[in-house]
Amino acid sequence: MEADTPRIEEYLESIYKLQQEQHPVSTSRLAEHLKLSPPSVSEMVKKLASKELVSHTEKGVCLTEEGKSIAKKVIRRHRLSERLLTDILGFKWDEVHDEACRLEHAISPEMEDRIAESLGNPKTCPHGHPIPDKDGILIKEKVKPLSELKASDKGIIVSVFEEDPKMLQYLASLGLIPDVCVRVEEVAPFGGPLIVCVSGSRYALGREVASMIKVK
Amino acid sequence: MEADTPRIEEYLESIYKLQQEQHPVSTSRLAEHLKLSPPSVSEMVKKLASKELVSHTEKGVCLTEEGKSIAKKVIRRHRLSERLLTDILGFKWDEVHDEACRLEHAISPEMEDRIAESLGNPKTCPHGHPIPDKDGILIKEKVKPLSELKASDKGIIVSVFEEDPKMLQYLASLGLIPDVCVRVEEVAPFGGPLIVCVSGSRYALGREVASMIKVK
DNA sequence: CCTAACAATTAGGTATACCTAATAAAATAC
DNA sequence: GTATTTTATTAGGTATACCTAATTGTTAGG
Ligand SMILES: [Mn+2]
Ligand SMILES: [Mn+2]
Ligand SMILES: [Mn+2]
Ligand SMILES: [Mn+2]
Repeated sequence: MEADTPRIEEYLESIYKLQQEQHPVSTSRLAEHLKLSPPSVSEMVKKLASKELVSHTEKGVCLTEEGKSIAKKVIRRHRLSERLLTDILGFKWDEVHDEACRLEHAISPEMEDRIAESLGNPKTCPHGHPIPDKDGILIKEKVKPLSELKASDKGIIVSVFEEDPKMLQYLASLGLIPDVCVRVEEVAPFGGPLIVCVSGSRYALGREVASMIKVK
Repeated sequence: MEADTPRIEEYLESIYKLQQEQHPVSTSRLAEHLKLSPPSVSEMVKKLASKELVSHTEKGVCLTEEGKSIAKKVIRRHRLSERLLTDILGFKWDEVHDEACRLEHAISPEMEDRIAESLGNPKTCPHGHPIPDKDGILIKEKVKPLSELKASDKGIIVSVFEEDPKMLQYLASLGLIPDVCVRVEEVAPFGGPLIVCVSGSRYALGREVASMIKVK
């Protein structure tokens, strides 16, 4: 149980996130997400495996219990940092990702506690993702992508699975943020756009975009 | 003008602080302060000199204008972080140094601005040291060590030049914090202790301790 | 003036985390 | 079922920032 470096934390965090879309995570996907070359990732994954933080099979990389536990701690710090940035320092939701990605490796368990306390133990980050508690327990709401709704279905936005600032800015400009109610007016066929109604306005959304928005 | 690493920032910050007590800073003092071996520091100083961030003479190391400017930026981020920790997150002044020492390398110029703004552009850190402004201008009050006061002299504590948590806790327990008025009752001869009066109570302070407390 | 102590550097080496180029293995296409 | 593309790994190398041991230089005593 040697000390984890910021880089190890970053890899585990990425693996955790990616395994939500692809279970054993592939080296190439991980490399792409971390913006590193595949050989670099290959090598680091070997190291993570030797530390028993991941298991490495032909299919890809999976977190071990210990790896998952560290990943959740990092994610807790990331999401609490995001909340600090938006709720206390007045950042917009599209400005916080990179900042939080650095802060998450710099804040101590004490600071983590203080942030949580000062914010009244928030349950989610500004993008609607759950903040794991101290014991790594995290409440995942049952959600589906907005893109799966049919015409005249309604849903409440839970979270937005996206970190690109431009996209987040765009979504915010349409009012597509957590806790907002959306109604699907029309679904164009052949993978075409959705026409959605949000707080009185009507917008056309591409399928790709709609699939990032999770509703309940 | 290549990117500065956190380590370079840390060296420049240390050199800046140390040159307040010893003008050209010696390698050994710097090594001691950074808790590194002298050869490591020797080598890094060479690199700093090659980047023209310091000038390296026989007498020791001095910051160049550029080195000083970077150092002040780091110190601004350090002190703003300390204020964030105490004023917003409820830390005590003895708990903030190490935390701020990590945060200072993780916060962006935007976050720096937001912290300053959210706190109403504070002029000093919790220990009373001035926070340089965006342009590196910093208001140094004219102070002298408490240890130089004579019997019956009075002073207002401006700052405490100390980062050891134990010592800071001790000083806070006596009420020896910035903006407090202290009166020297007695100065024991032969480098002996000072008897000081703070908000109605009387304490004996060693010379060493008293010299860390700066008054006006 | 010489020498012990201290300060600084050189020499040689390690760990971490990246890279490109080349190769091997697997999946997909035709 | 072979050819092409994609994926993963090996091989070899770099930069950063640290270390210990040995050496050199400087200062201050005696
Ligand atoms: Mn991250
Ligand atoms: Mn988030
Ligand atoms: Mn620092
Ligand atoms: Mn301070």
